[in-house]
Amino acid sequence: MAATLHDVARLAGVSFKTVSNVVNDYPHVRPSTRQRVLDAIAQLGYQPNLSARSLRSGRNGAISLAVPELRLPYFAELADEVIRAAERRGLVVLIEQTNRDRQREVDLLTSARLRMVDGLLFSPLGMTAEDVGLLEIDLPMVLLGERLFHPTVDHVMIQNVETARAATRYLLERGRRRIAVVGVHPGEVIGSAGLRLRGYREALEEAGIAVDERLFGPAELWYRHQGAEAAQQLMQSGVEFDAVFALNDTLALGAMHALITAGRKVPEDVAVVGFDNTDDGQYSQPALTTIDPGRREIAESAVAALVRRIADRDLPVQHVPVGWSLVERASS
Amino acid sequence: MAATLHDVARLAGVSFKTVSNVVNDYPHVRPSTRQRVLDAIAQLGYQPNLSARSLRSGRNGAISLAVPELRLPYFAELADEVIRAAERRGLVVLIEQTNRDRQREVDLLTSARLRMVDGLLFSPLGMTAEDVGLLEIDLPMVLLGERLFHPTVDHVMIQNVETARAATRYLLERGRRRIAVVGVHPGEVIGSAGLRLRGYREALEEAGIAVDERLFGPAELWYRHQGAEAAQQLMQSGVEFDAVFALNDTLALGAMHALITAGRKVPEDVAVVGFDNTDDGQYSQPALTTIDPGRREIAESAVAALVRRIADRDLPVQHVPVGWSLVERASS
DNA sequence: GACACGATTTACAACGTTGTGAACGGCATC
DNA sequence: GATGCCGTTCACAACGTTGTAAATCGTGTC
Repeated sequence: MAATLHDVARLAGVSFKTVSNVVNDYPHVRPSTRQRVLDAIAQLGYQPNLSARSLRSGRNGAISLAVPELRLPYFAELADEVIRAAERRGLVVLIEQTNRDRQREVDLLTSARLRMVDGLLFSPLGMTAEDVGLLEIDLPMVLLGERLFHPTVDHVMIQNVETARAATRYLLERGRRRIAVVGVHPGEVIGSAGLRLRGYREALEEAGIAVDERLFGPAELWYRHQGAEAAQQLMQSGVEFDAVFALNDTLALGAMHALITAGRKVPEDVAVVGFDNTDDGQYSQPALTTIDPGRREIAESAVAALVRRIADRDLPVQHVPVGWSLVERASS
Repeated sequence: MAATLHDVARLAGVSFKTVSNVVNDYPHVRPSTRQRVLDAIAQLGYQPNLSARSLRSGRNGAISLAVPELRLPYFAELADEVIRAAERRGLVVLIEQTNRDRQREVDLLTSARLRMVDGLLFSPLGMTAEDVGLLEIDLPMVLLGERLFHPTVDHVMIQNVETARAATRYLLERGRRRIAVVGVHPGEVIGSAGLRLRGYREALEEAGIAVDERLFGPAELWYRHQGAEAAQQLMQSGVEFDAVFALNDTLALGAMHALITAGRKVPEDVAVVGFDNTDDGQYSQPALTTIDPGRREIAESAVAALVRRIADRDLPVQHVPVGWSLVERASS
């Protein structure tokens, strides 16, 4: 069906290897020969067979991005940026969804599908500290987030603790004293939830305010729905609060919706701060104050780190920190 | 590095072809031999080389999904569903972003990267009627949306006209008479914008109401920001309106934000209806009435149609309609 | 015990590419 | 005119798999 090097060679009257040399910009090709080959390529619409090239070269020109779910705006925007960063380097991105499921994450790491790509960007959510050993796979990999630590695996680190501390401190500085937290995962310590909660605790301690666990709104999943539910339960519980720190924007928007529906004024009665700076917080009603974790930089750094790792497997471990900022809007 | 059929064969004491037969569940393998081979596979952690398999078989086990931008919630959720539908069929999804750019869409169709996949799901936005001929590519392809018609290309069709007519009729039935439209692309006829606007016109005509073009809020891009701007301009223009039909949810949320910020009550003063039923409309303040175009069904049908086309290139053209519904919420 | 006939296993040739090294050609040098 | 050199071209052998067809094995039949 499709033309091969041999077809082009026949048409141009050269050996197929010369065509290969032209395609790969091998220097020692006579200009006239090169032109004849290029003409033949154009005439036949030749395009190299990537499977054959991969087989021969061991490179695929593709990387995988494994995220919990694309429908969560944070990951959609992250994927968007990763695809752009990869494209700048001539790489194509294949997306895997793990649905926050530990088993799916574990299976992914040994999946035969990974043999289709040169490297993996992995944003784990479900794996636990005990699974850390499973991260020692043969494929170049860069972890995204602060979820799992492994001494020998590359990592682009979101500053979960530091940023959460800043968000909490910001609310304290504006006079809020009863700050509820939405999205808590009880007992969890090393995940985004655990780390952000730690930042919250640290800020309160700094300010000499005792942590009141009645202000914790647990939410296993971080969708709008769970945010709304958590806020409702906080209100029903009768505990007083003048601010909500939601552990991501999606939760924040759900919580804000529930608060306003229940007649609380945002930010007058309750200030709301989110985390992620996704697009949807910018035009919510009111617009959402949030932490910008530097998503574009995360994507760019992660792809860059992965490309380095693919090029040199013996590189020292890369732990890349990422800049962040607090985005102040109307909800606080 | 990685084990091959030959390595396994050596360990199991059989020819490499027998190993291949075991891997491919070829029936005539003695149970004892099979077991010996399976043990060797397990011991070496053998996984087939997918490039070699592709080269030999001509199949890649991957499809591409080309969308304008993943950061638009509609496409993120679509991609999510497509990945799930593909996974059910053992296919992996590679995502291309065209950024709504005509040139990028055109380039994509002849891109060498497409040789990495068995088929393409393509949601074109920038291509014009003149580019339609470019859709005749050698690769199995299914178009998503109602944007481009081509007599010989498979198509999963969103019912743009019909649904927009229903949305408008719904507003008319609730007594609204001055319905603004946000997201209009002036002069455009065959795109989502043009078709949805046509549905709007038809509903007004049915009701015997003249179309007032002062109620059109143009917006080339369909982000929240443009929705907000369009609403602001409508308000500044002084034209009266008691409803907004936004051509997608993202625009609707932006418009709603602008309306509320300007002191208009939604839905009392202005009813707002969107299009797409993305997750973010569900917990906006107020929650957004919208058209559900059947995204999950679109994804499922599209992948199914693509798989059929890959299996049989001589199949008659597939034009698959998709069911839809109107989701009533607090904004109207 | 030879023969036939499945069941099982194997050898070999692709698939289309790139890397290696050898062959070829022309030109300058002596 | 032979020698050497460099620029150019080519032959061949991988890469790891699957399809085809042939070889081998085992069992039942006469």
